[in-house]
Amino acid sequence: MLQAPKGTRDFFPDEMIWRRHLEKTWREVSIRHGFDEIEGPTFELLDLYRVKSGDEIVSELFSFEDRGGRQLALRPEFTPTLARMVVARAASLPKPTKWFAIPLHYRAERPQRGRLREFLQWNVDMIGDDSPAADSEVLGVAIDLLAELGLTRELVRVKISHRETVSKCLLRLGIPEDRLLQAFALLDRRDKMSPEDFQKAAGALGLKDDTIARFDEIARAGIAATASWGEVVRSLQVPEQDLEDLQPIHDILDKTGLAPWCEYDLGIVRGLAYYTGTVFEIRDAGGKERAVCGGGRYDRLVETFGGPPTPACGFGMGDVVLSLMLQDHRLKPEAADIMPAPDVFLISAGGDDAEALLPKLLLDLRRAGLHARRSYRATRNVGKLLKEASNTHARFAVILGQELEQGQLVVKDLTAGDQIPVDVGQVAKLVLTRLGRFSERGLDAPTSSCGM
RNA sequence: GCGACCGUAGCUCAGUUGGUUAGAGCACCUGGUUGUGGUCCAGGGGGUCGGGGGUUCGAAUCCCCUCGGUCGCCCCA
Repeated sequence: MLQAPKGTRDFFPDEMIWRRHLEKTWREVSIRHGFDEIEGPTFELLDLYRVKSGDEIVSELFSFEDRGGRQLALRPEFTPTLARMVVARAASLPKPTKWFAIPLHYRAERPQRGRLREFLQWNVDMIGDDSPAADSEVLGVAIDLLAELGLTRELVRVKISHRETVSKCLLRLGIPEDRLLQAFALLDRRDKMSPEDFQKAAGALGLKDDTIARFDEIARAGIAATASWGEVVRSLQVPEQDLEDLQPIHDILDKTGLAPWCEYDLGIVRGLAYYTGTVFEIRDAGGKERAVCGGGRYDRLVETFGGPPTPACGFGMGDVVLSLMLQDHRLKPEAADIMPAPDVFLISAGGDDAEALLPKLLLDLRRAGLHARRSYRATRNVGKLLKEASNTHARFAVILGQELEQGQLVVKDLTAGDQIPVDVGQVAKLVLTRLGRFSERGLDAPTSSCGM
Protein backbone atom coordinates (compact mmCIF):
# COMPACT_ATOMS: atom_id res chain seq x y z
CA MET A 1 0.00 0.00 0.00
CA LEU A 2 1.14 3.52 -0.73
CA GLN A 3 2.07 5.41 2.37
CA ALA A 4 2.14 9.10 3.14
CA PRO A 5 5.71 10.39 2.95
CA LYS A 6 7.80 10.21 6.09
CA GLY A 7 7.01 12.91 8.61
CA THR A 8 3.74 14.00 7.00
CA ARG A 9 0.18 13.62 8.24
CA ASP A 10 -3.18 12.85 6.70
CA PHE A 11 -5.94 14.96 8.14
CA PHE A 12 -9.06 12.84 8.46
CA PRO A 13 -12.16 14.67 9.71
CA ASP A 14 -11.27 14.25 13.39
CA GLU A 15 -7.78 15.67 12.87
CA MET A 16 -8.91 18.30 10.40
CA ILE A 17 -11.48 19.77 12.75
CA TRP A 18 -8.79 20.13 15.41
CA ARG A 19 -6.49 21.81 12.91
CA ARG A 20 -9.22 24.26 11.92
CA HIS A 21 -10.08 24.86 15.56
CA LEU A 22 -6.45 25.63 16.35
CA GLU A 23 -6.08 27.90 13.33
CA LYS A 24 -9.28 29.69 14.30
CA THR A 25 -8.00 30.25 17.83
CA TRP A 26 -4.63 31.48 16.57
CA ARG A 27 -6.40 33.84 14.18
CA GLU A 28 -8.86 35.20 16.71
CA VAL A 29 -6.17 35.87 19.31
CA SER A 30 -3.95 37.56 16.70
CA ILE A 31 -6.74 39.79 15.49
CA ARG A 32 -7.87 40.92 18.91
CA HIS A 33 -4.26 41.87 19.67
CA GLY A 34 -4.32 44.05 16.58
CA PHE A 35 -2.35 41.95 14.08
CA ASP A 36 -3.18 41.61 10.38
CA GLU A 37 -2.91 38.28 8.58
CA ILE A 38 -0.43 37.78 5.74
CA GLU A 39 0.75 34.83 3.69
CA GLY A 40 3.66 34.22 1.36
CA PRO A 41 4.74 31.58 -1.14
CA THR A 42 5.20 27.99 -0.03
CA PHE A 43 8.62 27.95 -1.71
CA GLU A 44 11.28 30.59 -2.07
CA LEU A 45 14.63 31.02 -3.78
CA LEU A 46 17.12 28.87 -1.94
CA ASP A 47 19.38 31.91 -1.51
CA LEU A 48 16.80 33.53 0.76
CA TYR A 49 17.65 30.92 3.39
CA ARG A 50 21.36 30.79 2.56
CA VAL A 51 21.79 34.50 3.23
CA LYS A 52 20.41 34.14 6.69
CA SER A 53 21.64 30.81 7.89
CA GLY A 54 24.57 29.78 5.75
CA ASP A 55 25.19 26.74 3.58
CA GLU A 56 24.88 24.06 6.22
CA ILE A 57 21.15 24.80 6.44
CA VAL A 58 20.66 23.47 2.93
CA SER A 59 20.80 19.86 4.08
CA GLU A 60 17.80 20.52 6.32
CA LEU A 61 15.74 21.88 3.46
CA PHE A 62 13.59 20.32 0.79
CA SER A 63 15.20 21.98 -2.19
CA PHE A 64 14.78 21.52 -5.91
CA GLU A 65 15.53 23.12 -9.24
CA ASP A 66 12.92 24.44 -11.63
CA ARG A 67 13.14 24.01 -15.37
CA GLY A 68 14.94 27.30 -15.70
CA GLY A 69 17.70 26.09 -13.41
CA ARG A 70 16.61 28.22 -10.42
CA GLN A 71 17.43 26.77 -7.01
CA LEU A 72 14.29 26.73 -4.87
CA ALA A 73 13.35 25.43 -1.43
CA LEU A 74 10.14 24.72 0.45
CA ARG A 75 9.99 27.21 3.30
CA PRO A 76 11.45 25.86 6.55
CA GLU A 77 10.35 28.99 8.42
CA PHE A 78 8.46 32.14 7.70
CA THR A 79 10.72 34.91 8.98
CA PRO A 80 12.83 35.27 5.79
CA THR A 81 9.65 35.60 3.74
CA LEU A 82 8.37 38.14 6.22
CA ALA A 83 11.61 40.11 6.02
CA ARG A 84 11.43 40.04 2.23
CA MET A 85 7.85 41.31 2.33
CA VAL A 86 8.86 44.07 4.72
CA VAL A 87 11.68 45.14 2.41
CA ALA A 88 9.29 45.19 -0.55
CA ARG A 89 7.01 47.71 1.14
CA ALA A 90 9.44 49.24 3.61
CA ALA A 91 8.80 52.82 2.57
CA SER A 92 5.05 52.69 3.06
CA LEU A 93 4.58 50.48 6.10
CA PRO A 94 3.15 52.02 9.25
CA LYS A 95 5.19 51.88 12.42
CA PRO A 96 4.77 49.57 14.03
CA THR A 97 3.58 47.04 11.49
CA LYS A 98 1.90 44.08 13.17
CA TRP A 99 1.52 40.93 11.09
CA PHE A 100 0.69 37.31 11.71
CA ALA A 101 0.62 34.22 9.50
CA ILE A 102 -0.38 30.56 9.82
CA PRO A 103 1.69 28.84 7.14
CA LEU A 104 2.73 25.26 6.54
CA HIS A 105 6.47 24.68 6.87
CA TYR A 106 8.79 21.95 5.62
CA ARG A 107 12.00 20.64 7.09
CA ALA A 108 13.97 17.65 5.82
CA GLU A 109 14.96 16.36 9.22
CA ARG A 110 14.35 13.08 10.97
CA PRO A 111 10.86 13.05 12.49
CA GLN A 112 10.61 12.47 16.23
CA ARG A 113 8.39 13.50 19.09
CA GLY A 114 7.15 17.01 18.44
CA ARG A 115 8.95 17.28 15.10
CA LEU A 116 7.54 16.47 11.70
CA ARG A 117 8.59 17.28 8.15
CA GLU A 118 5.43 19.23 7.44
CA PHE A 119 3.81 21.30 10.15
CA LEU A 120 1.87 24.45 10.86
CA GLN A 121 3.52 27.31 12.61
CA TRP A 122 1.81 30.43 13.83
CA ASN A 123 4.02 33.47 13.31
CA VAL A 124 3.45 36.79 15.06
CA ASP A 125 5.73 39.72 14.33
CA MET A 126 5.94 43.36 15.23
CA ILE A 127 8.09 45.42 12.87
CA GLY A 128 9.45 48.92 13.34
CA ASP A 129 9.29 49.20 17.12
CA ASP A 130 12.48 48.73 19.11
CA SER A 131 10.97 49.25 22.56
CA PRO A 132 10.68 46.62 25.28
CA ALA A 133 6.96 47.36 25.11
CA ALA A 134 6.93 45.67 21.71
CA ASP A 135 8.72 42.65 23.17
CA SER A 136 6.12 42.37 25.87
CA GLU A 137 3.22 42.93 23.49
CA VAL A 138 4.39 40.01 21.39
CA LEU A 139 4.92 37.89 24.49
CA GLY A 140 1.42 38.81 25.59
CA VAL A 141 -0.06 37.40 22.39
CA ALA A 142 1.66 34.05 22.90
CA ILE A 143 0.61 33.85 26.53
CA ASP A 144 -2.96 34.86 25.74
CA LEU A 145 -3.18 32.08 23.16
CA LEU A 146 -1.99 29.48 25.66
CA ALA A 147 -4.47 30.73 28.23
CA GLU A 148 -7.23 30.64 25.62
CA LEU A 149 -6.57 26.93 25.13
CA GLY A 150 -6.70 26.26 28.85
CA LEU A 151 -3.01 26.28 29.73
CA THR A 152 -2.09 28.08 32.93
CA ARG A 153 1.03 29.68 34.31
CA GLU A 154 1.50 26.58 36.45
CA LEU A 155 1.59 24.40 33.34
CA VAL A 156 3.96 26.43 31.15
CA ARG A 157 7.15 28.42 31.60
CA VAL A 158 7.99 31.47 29.56
CA LYS A 159 11.77 31.59 29.67
CA ILE A 160 13.28 34.92 28.80
CA SER A 161 16.82 35.91 28.10
CA HIS A 162 18.69 38.70 26.37
CA ARG A 163 21.54 38.25 23.94
CA GLU A 164 23.34 41.39 25.05
CA THR A 165 23.06 40.51 28.71
CA VAL A 166 24.39 37.03 28.13
CA SER A 167 27.26 38.43 26.03
CA LYS A 168 28.24 40.85 28.76
CA CYS A 169 28.19 38.14 31.41
CA LEU A 170 30.30 35.84 29.26
CA LEU A 171 32.81 38.57 28.44
CA ARG A 172 33.18 39.38 32.10
CA LEU A 173 33.89 35.71 32.79
CA GLY A 174 36.81 36.05 30.44
CA ILE A 175 35.48 34.47 27.27
CA PRO A 176 37.15 36.11 24.30
CA GLU A 177 34.81 38.06 22.07
CA ASP A 178 35.56 35.84 19.09
CA ARG A 179 34.45 32.79 21.05
CA LEU A 180 31.08 34.21 22.09
CA LEU A 181 29.16 32.32 19.43
CA GLN A 182 30.71 29.05 20.54
CA ALA A 183 29.81 29.87 24.13
CA PHE A 184 26.21 30.47 23.06
CA ALA A 185 26.18 27.09 21.37
CA LEU A 186 27.52 25.49 24.52
CA LEU A 187 24.85 27.16 26.64
CA ASP A 188 22.20 25.91 24.28
CA ARG A 189 23.38 22.33 24.57
CA ARG A 190 24.23 22.24 28.24
CA ASP A 191 21.31 20.01 29.20
CA LYS A 192 22.31 17.36 26.69
CA MET A 193 25.86 17.06 27.94
CA SER A 194 27.40 15.28 30.88
CA PRO A 195 29.00 17.61 33.45
CA GLU A 196 32.39 16.29 32.38
CA ASP A 197 31.83 17.05 28.71
CA PHE A 198 30.48 20.45 29.63
CA GLN A 199 33.60 21.20 31.65
CA LYS A 200 35.82 20.00 28.87
CA ALA A 201 34.05 22.14 26.29
CA ALA A 202 34.05 25.17 28.56
CA GLY A 203 37.74 24.69 29.18
CA ALA A 204 38.31 24.63 25.43
CA LEU A 205 36.79 28.11 25.29
CA GLY A 206 39.54 29.34 27.56
CA LEU A 207 37.63 29.21 30.83
CA LYS A 208 39.33 28.40 34.09
CA ASP A 209 37.82 25.94 36.53
CA ASP A 210 36.28 28.49 38.86
CA THR A 211 34.78 30.47 36.00
CA ILE A 212 33.39 27.29 34.48
CA ALA A 213 31.41 26.86 37.66
CA ARG A 214 30.09 30.45 37.35
CA PHE A 215 29.28 29.91 33.68
CA ASP A 216 27.28 26.83 34.59
CA GLU A 217 25.59 28.65 37.45
CA ILE A 218 24.47 31.53 35.24
CA ALA A 219 23.27 29.14 32.59
CA ARG A 220 21.09 27.24 35.01
CA ALA A 221 19.71 30.08 37.06
CA GLY A 222 15.97 30.35 36.63
CA ILE A 223 14.68 33.48 38.27
CA ALA A 224 11.00 34.27 38.61
CA ALA A 225 10.09 37.48 36.84
CA THR A 226 7.90 38.39 39.78
CA ALA A 227 10.99 38.98 41.88
CA SER A 228 12.05 42.57 42.51
CA TRP A 229 14.83 43.93 40.33
CA GLY A 230 17.14 43.91 43.31
CA GLU A 231 16.48 40.23 43.85
CA VAL A 232 17.16 39.48 40.18
CA VAL A 233 20.51 41.25 40.36
CA ARG A 234 21.42 39.46 43.57
CA SER A 235 20.47 36.02 42.21
CA LEU A 236 22.63 36.36 39.12
CA GLN A 237 25.56 37.76 41.07
CA VAL A 238 26.76 39.90 38.21
CA PRO A 239 27.38 43.67 38.20
CA GLU A 240 24.12 45.49 37.70
CA GLN A 241 25.53 47.40 34.72
CA ASP A 242 25.79 44.10 32.83
CA LEU A 243 22.04 43.66 33.23
CA GLU A 244 21.04 47.03 31.82
CA ASP A 245 19.30 45.44 28.83
CA LEU A 246 17.22 43.16 30.98
CA GLN A 247 15.90 45.79 33.34
CA PRO A 248 13.45 47.50 30.92
CA ILE A 249 12.00 44.09 30.09
CA HIS A 250 11.60 43.38 33.78
CA ASP A 251 9.77 46.68 34.28
CA ILE A 252 7.31 46.14 31.46
CA LEU A 253 6.55 42.54 32.42
CA ASP A 254 5.69 43.79 35.87
CA LYS A 255 3.52 46.66 34.59
CA THR A 256 1.61 44.53 32.08
CA GLY A 257 0.97 41.72 34.54
CA LEU A 258 2.76 39.15 32.41
CA ALA A 259 5.46 38.57 35.02
CA PRO A 260 3.73 35.65 36.78
CA TRP A 261 4.06 33.60 33.57
CA CYS A 262 7.71 34.45 33.07
CA GLU A 263 11.14 33.64 34.38
CA TYR A 264 14.66 34.64 33.36
CA ASP A 265 16.94 31.96 32.07
CA LEU A 266 20.17 33.21 30.56
CA GLY A 267 20.80 29.73 29.21
CA ILE A 268 18.16 30.38 26.55
CA VAL A 269 19.90 31.42 23.38
CA ARG A 270 17.57 30.12 20.66
CA GLY A 271 20.03 28.77 18.15
CA LEU A 272 22.53 31.14 16.69
CA ALA A 273 20.78 32.61 13.73
CA TYR A 274 19.63 36.20 13.78
CA TYR A 275 18.42 37.23 17.20
CA THR A 276 19.89 40.43 18.57
CA GLY A 277 18.18 41.25 21.85
CA THR A 278 15.43 39.66 23.86
CA VAL A 279 15.02 35.97 23.20
CA PHE A 280 12.45 33.66 24.72
CA GLU A 281 10.95 30.24 24.53
CA ILE A 282 7.91 28.65 26.12
CA ARG A 283 8.10 25.17 27.50
CA ASP A 284 5.94 22.73 29.34
CA ALA A 285 6.53 23.14 33.08
CA GLY A 286 7.17 19.41 33.30
CA GLY A 287 9.97 19.81 30.79
CA LYS A 288 8.75 16.76 28.91
CA GLU A 289 8.09 18.34 25.53
CA ARG A 290 10.21 20.49 23.29
CA ALA A 291 9.74 24.24 23.28
CA VAL A 292 6.24 25.04 22.03
CA CYS A 293 7.14 28.57 21.10
CA GLY A 294 10.35 30.43 20.39
CA GLY A 295 11.10 33.96 19.41
CA GLY A 296 12.82 37.20 20.11
CA ARG A 297 14.18 40.36 18.64
CA TYR A 298 15.93 40.48 15.27
CA ASP A 299 16.83 44.11 14.68
CA ARG A 300 19.23 43.57 11.79
CA LEU A 301 17.46 41.03 9.63
CA VAL A 302 15.50 43.44 7.44
CA GLU A 303 18.71 45.34 6.76
CA THR A 304 20.47 42.09 5.86
CA PHE A 305 17.81 41.57 3.22
CA GLY A 306 18.46 44.98 1.70
CA GLY A 307 15.93 47.09 3.55
CA PRO A 308 16.37 50.12 5.78
CA PRO A 309 17.44 49.60 9.41
CA THR A 310 14.29 48.16 10.92
CA PRO A 311 13.87 46.75 14.42
CA ALA A 312 11.55 43.77 14.72
CA CYS A 313 10.54 41.03 17.09
CA GLY A 314 8.26 38.04 16.91
CA PHE A 315 7.79 34.36 17.56
CA GLY A 316 6.74 31.09 16.02
CA MET A 317 4.50 28.50 17.61
CA GLY A 318 4.17 25.07 16.04
CA ASP A 319 1.06 22.93 16.02
CA VAL A 320 2.85 19.66 16.77
CA VAL A 321 4.28 20.40 20.21
CA LEU A 322 1.26 22.52 21.13
CA SER A 323 -1.09 19.62 20.40
CA LEU A 324 1.08 17.21 22.39
CA MET A 325 1.19 19.59 25.32
CA LEU A 326 -2.58 20.04 25.33
CA GLN A 327 -2.99 16.29 25.10
CA ASP A 328 -0.62 15.78 28.05
CA HIS A 329 -2.87 17.98 30.16
CA ARG A 330 -6.13 16.63 28.71
CA LEU A 331 -6.92 20.04 27.35
CA LYS A 332 -7.25 18.95 23.74
CA PRO A 333 -10.95 18.81 22.92
CA GLU A 334 -12.59 15.69 21.52
CA ALA A 335 -13.41 15.95 17.85
CA ALA A 336 -17.12 15.48 18.57
CA ASP A 337 -17.11 18.57 20.75
CA ILE A 338 -15.72 20.87 18.09
CA MET A 339 -17.25 19.25 14.98
CA PRO A 340 -20.06 21.38 13.55
CA ALA A 341 -23.26 19.84 14.91
CA PRO A 342 -26.20 19.60 12.49
CA ASP A 343 -29.22 21.76 13.25
CA VAL A 344 -31.55 19.09 11.91
CA PHE A 345 -31.30 15.40 11.18
CA LEU A 346 -33.92 13.88 8.89
CA ILE A 347 -35.05 10.31 9.29
CA SER A 348 -37.60 8.40 7.29
CA ALA A 349 -39.79 6.11 9.32
CA GLY A 350 -42.62 5.80 6.84
CA GLY A 351 -43.33 4.41 3.42
CA ASP A 352 -42.72 5.58 -0.11
CA ASP A 353 -44.27 8.99 0.52
CA ALA A 354 -41.73 9.68 3.24
CA GLU A 355 -38.88 8.53 1.00
CA ALA A 356 -40.14 10.75 -1.77
CA LEU A 357 -40.47 13.84 0.40
CA LEU A 358 -37.20 13.56 2.27
CA PRO A 359 -34.76 14.81 -0.40
CA LYS A 360 -36.86 17.87 -1.16
CA LEU A 361 -37.36 18.74 2.49
CA LEU A 362 -33.63 18.28 3.09
CA LEU A 363 -32.80 20.71 0.29
CA ASP A 364 -35.38 23.24 1.51
CA LEU A 365 -33.94 23.18 5.01
CA ARG A 366 -30.41 23.61 3.66
CA ARG A 367 -31.50 26.52 1.49
CA ALA A 368 -33.08 28.11 4.53
CA GLY A 369 -29.58 28.20 6.00
CA LEU A 370 -29.84 25.18 8.26
CA HIS A 371 -27.12 22.59 8.64
CA ALA A 372 -29.25 19.61 7.71
CA ARG A 373 -28.24 15.98 7.41
CA ARG A 374 -30.13 12.74 6.79
CA SER A 375 -29.76 9.09 7.47
CA TYR A 376 -28.60 6.98 4.56
CA ARG A 377 -29.46 3.72 6.29
CA ALA A 378 -31.97 1.32 4.89
CA THR A 379 -33.57 0.54 8.23
CA ARG A 380 -36.89 2.07 9.28
CA ASN A 381 -36.18 1.33 12.91
CA VAL A 382 -36.81 4.70 14.53
CA GLY A 383 -34.78 3.83 17.59
CA LYS A 384 -31.68 3.16 15.52
CA LEU A 385 -32.24 6.23 13.39
CA LEU A 386 -32.64 8.45 16.43
CA LYS A 387 -29.45 6.99 17.81
CA GLU A 388 -27.69 7.94 14.63
CA ALA A 389 -29.16 11.46 14.87
CA SER A 390 -28.02 11.67 18.44
CA ASN A 391 -24.51 10.52 17.54
CA THR A 392 -24.12 13.42 15.14
CA HIS A 393 -24.97 15.79 18.02
CA ALA A 394 -27.85 17.16 15.94
CA ARG A 395 -30.12 19.55 17.81
CA PHE A 396 -33.37 18.44 16.16
CA ALA A 397 -34.55 15.24 14.56
CA VAL A 398 -37.30 15.41 11.96
CA ILE A 399 -39.24 12.18 11.65
CA LEU A 400 -41.11 11.57 8.38
CA GLY A 401 -43.71 8.95 9.17
CA GLN A 402 -47.39 8.15 9.37
CA GLU A 403 -48.29 11.76 10.16
CA LEU A 404 -47.55 12.60 6.53
CA GLU A 405 -51.09 11.43 5.78
CA GLN A 406 -52.21 14.57 7.58
CA GLY A 407 -49.45 16.61 5.92
CA GLN A 408 -47.42 16.64 9.12
CA LEU A 409 -44.17 15.36 10.46
CA VAL A 410 -42.60 15.24 13.89
CA VAL A 411 -39.86 17.58 15.06
CA LYS A 412 -38.03 16.27 18.07
CA ASP A 413 -35.68 18.37 20.18
CA LEU A 414 -32.82 15.98 20.88
CA THR A 415 -31.50 18.07 23.73
CA ALA A 416 -34.75 18.72 25.59
CA GLY A 417 -36.40 15.47 24.52
CA ASP A 418 -39.79 16.94 23.65
CA GLN A 419 -41.40 16.57 20.25
CA ILE A 420 -44.24 18.18 18.36
CA PRO A 421 -46.10 17.47 15.10
CA VAL A 422 -45.80 20.26 12.55
CA ASP A 423 -47.04 20.96 9.03
CA VAL A 424 -44.51 20.03 6.36
CA GLY A 425 -44.16 23.62 5.18
CA GLN A 426 -43.47 24.94 8.67
CA VAL A 427 -40.43 22.87 9.62
CA ALA A 428 -37.80 25.45 8.66
CA LYS A 429 -39.63 28.19 10.49
CA LEU A 430 -40.07 26.12 13.62
CA VAL A 431 -36.45 25.03 13.74
CA LEU A 432 -35.09 28.49 12.97
CA THR A 433 -37.32 29.95 15.66
CA ARG A 434 -36.25 27.41 18.24
CA LEU A 435 -32.63 28.13 17.35
CA GLY A 436 -33.23 31.86 17.70
CA ARG A 437 -32.24 32.41 14.08
CA PHE A 438 -35.64 33.13 12.60
CA SER A 439 -36.12 36.28 10.56
CA GLU A 440 -39.17 37.37 8.56
CA ARG A 441 -37.17 37.81 5.39
CA GLY A 442 -35.98 34.27 5.50
CA LEU A 443 -39.53 33.05 5.90
CA ASP A 444 -41.04 35.02 3.03
CA ALA A 445 -38.92 33.42 0.37
CA PRO A 446 -37.00 30.53 1.77
CA THR A 447 -36.00 29.10 -1.58
CA SER A 448 -35.33 32.25 -3.61
CA SER A 449 -33.53 34.20 -0.91
CA CYS A 450 -30.33 32.26 -1.22
CA GLY A 451 -29.61 34.26 -4.35
CA MET A 452 -28.01 31.53 -6.42
C1' G B 1 22.77 11.48 7.59
C1' C B 2 23.86 7.98 12.34
C1' G B 3 22.10 4.60 16.51
C1' A B 4 18.41 1.71 19.47
C1' C B 5 13.56 -0.39 19.78
C1' C B 6 9.01 -1.53 17.19
C1' G B 7 5.47 -3.04 12.80
C1' U B 8 -0.82 -8.78 13.08
C1' A B 9 -8.32 -5.82 10.84
C1' G B 10 -9.93 1.37 10.77
C1' C B 11 -8.35 1.42 16.51
C1' U B 12 -6.36 -1.48 21.02
C1' C B 13 -4.17 -6.03 21.09
C1' A B 14 -3.88 -12.01 21.48
C1' G B 15 -1.46 -15.75 18.50
C1' U B 16 2.31 -22.00 22.48
C1' U B 17 9.36 -24.57 21.43
C1' G B 18 8.10 -22.75 13.60
C1' G B 19 2.63 -26.83 12.45
C1' U B 20 -3.88 -26.98 9.09
C1' U B 21 -8.51 -22.38 6.05
C1' A B 22 -4.95 -16.04 11.55
C1' G B 23 -8.42 -14.49 16.43
C1' A B 24 -10.96 -11.08 20.30
C1' G B 25 -12.95 -6.33 21.89
C1' C B 26 -14.29 -1.59 20.00
C1' A B 27 -15.80 0.71 15.39
C1' C B 28 -18.52 -0.05 10.72
C1' C B 29 -22.77 -2.51 7.91
C1' U B 30 -27.41 -5.69 7.95
C1' G B 31 -31.50 -7.88 10.44
C1' G B 32 -34.56 -8.46 15.03
C1' U B 33 -41.16 -6.66 9.68
C1' U B 34 -44.67 -0.75 10.34
C1' G B 35 -42.51 4.51 15.60
C1' U B 36 -38.70 7.07 19.88
C1' G B 37 -32.02 7.95 21.88
C1' G B 38 -25.04 5.89 24.32
C1' U B 39 -28.74 -0.75 25.84
C1' C B 40 -29.66 -6.13 24.20
C1' C B 41 -29.62 -10.42 20.57
C1' A B 42 -28.16 -12.54 15.82
C1' G B 43 -25.41 -12.08 11.46
C1' G B 44 -21.86 -9.68 8.01
C1' G B 45 -17.82 -7.09 5.44
C1' G B 46 -12.80 -6.06 6.28
C1' G B 47 -6.03 -8.56 7.20
C1' U B 48 -0.61 -9.97 0.54
C1' C B 49 0.55 -10.69 9.35
C1' G B 50 4.39 -3.23 6.48
C1' G B 51 7.06 -4.90 1.68
C1' G B 52 10.86 -8.10 -0.75
C1' G B 53 14.25 -12.10 -0.42
C1' G B 54 16.23 -16.36 2.27
C1' U B 55 16.27 -20.91 5.72
C1' U B 56 12.61 -25.03 6.18
C1' C B 57 8.45 -30.44 4.38
C1' G B 58 6.07 -26.06 6.59
C1' A B 59 7.21 -18.92 8.52
C1' A B 60 2.95 -13.97 11.69
C1' U B 61 7.02 -16.72 14.41
C1' C B 62 14.06 -17.64 12.52
C1' C B 63 17.88 -14.70 9.19
C1' C B 64 19.02 -10.56 5.60
C1' C B 65 17.46 -6.19 2.97
C1' U B 66 13.93 -2.35 2.48
C1' C B 67 9.84 1.01 3.86
C1' G B 68 7.41 3.25 7.87
C1' G B 69 6.77 4.44 13.29
C1' U B 70 8.85 5.65 18.17
C1' C B 71 13.00 7.51 21.08
C1' G B 72 17.79 9.68 20.98
C1' C B 73 22.29 12.08 18.10
C1' C B 74 23.15 16.10 14.36
C1' C B 75 20.03 20.32 13.84
C1' C B 76 16.23 23.11 16.01
C1' A B 77 15.43 28.72 11.94
